[in-house]
Amino acid sequence: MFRGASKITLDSKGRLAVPSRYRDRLATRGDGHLVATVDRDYCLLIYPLPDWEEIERKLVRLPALNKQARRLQRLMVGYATELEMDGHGRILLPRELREFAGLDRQAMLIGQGNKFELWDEDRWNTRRDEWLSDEEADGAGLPAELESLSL
Amino acid sequence: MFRGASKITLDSKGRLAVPSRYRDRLATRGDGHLVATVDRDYCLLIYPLPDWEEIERKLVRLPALNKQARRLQRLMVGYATELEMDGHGRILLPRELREFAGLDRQAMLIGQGNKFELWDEDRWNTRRDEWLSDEEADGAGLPAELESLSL
DNA sequence: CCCAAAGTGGTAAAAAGTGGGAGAAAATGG
DNA sequence: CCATTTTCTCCCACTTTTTACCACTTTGGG
Repeated sequence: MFRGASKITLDSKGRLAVPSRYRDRLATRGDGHLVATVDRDYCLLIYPLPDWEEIERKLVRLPALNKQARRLQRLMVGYATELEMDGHGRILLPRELREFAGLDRQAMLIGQGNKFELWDEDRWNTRRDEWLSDEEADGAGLPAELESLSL
Repeated sequence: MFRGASKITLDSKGRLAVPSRYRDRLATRGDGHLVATVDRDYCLLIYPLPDWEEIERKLVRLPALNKQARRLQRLMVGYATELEMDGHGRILLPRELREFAGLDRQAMLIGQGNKFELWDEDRWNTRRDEWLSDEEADGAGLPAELESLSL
């Protein structure tokens, strides 16, 4: 399980240093090979290669005539790029992906179980505060699983 | 059960000395391994590792297409960071979590059963007084569980 | 009043993060 | 097709942060 939020800076070449606490895991699972692709919230998703491959298999098996399915395939498979950590545990993010997610220098890397999300820092903070203020306003309309969730 | 409120000071490195009355329990339950994450009231939640893992399991099982559920996952798993007590019973809070909760020096550690809450002291005092003055105004409109609660 | 335990702050070594440069490969234009 | 320029990749060097350890101060109990 990947967890935790890290503030990250991309250098002028678009390289990102993976926090060291994740490196061992990534070196084991997929030999340091990662795949980055896009998310509908305009952030990037980063998977260890084996986990991505499984997701990709599911994606291409989706019904080809369904419009939603085709969009998902186009975007996720279309942007998926294989990346490899260099000797210092860094990965080079292609320009296309950086531009998609609005990444320039300050970013947030968010552990999300089997994957990471990578956000432009300002966008992350803005969205996060929206989510937090929203949840209060809502209250009602939650699925049963959430109503009964005890933290 | 963790109970009680403690005024705590964070040192310049962001370290927090866990009050000694909790240490034995924490050393037993999870071998001194803790997990801190965020709460929607802009404080931190601190769990013994085993208790957090149970919550995490519940979180990842929530319906992936529900917007509320995804937000909860993003925030709670996304910020969850494993921490370990040092030889003096201190834990180092990552910068990202301190910034989220507005923690600099004076903080309040609040026992809450299976977990702790950690608040910036000023924010805690403000919110506490809001709750106290609010609850008087309310009175009516309580769910059944609260109506029948005898203290 | 003294001792022990807890709290607090600091230091130095190690690790991680960051930036840049030289050579190789690729792209561009004549 | 060749020459020139640009981009990419790998590697090295420097800076900052982290971490483990130590020392002093304060508090509370006997």
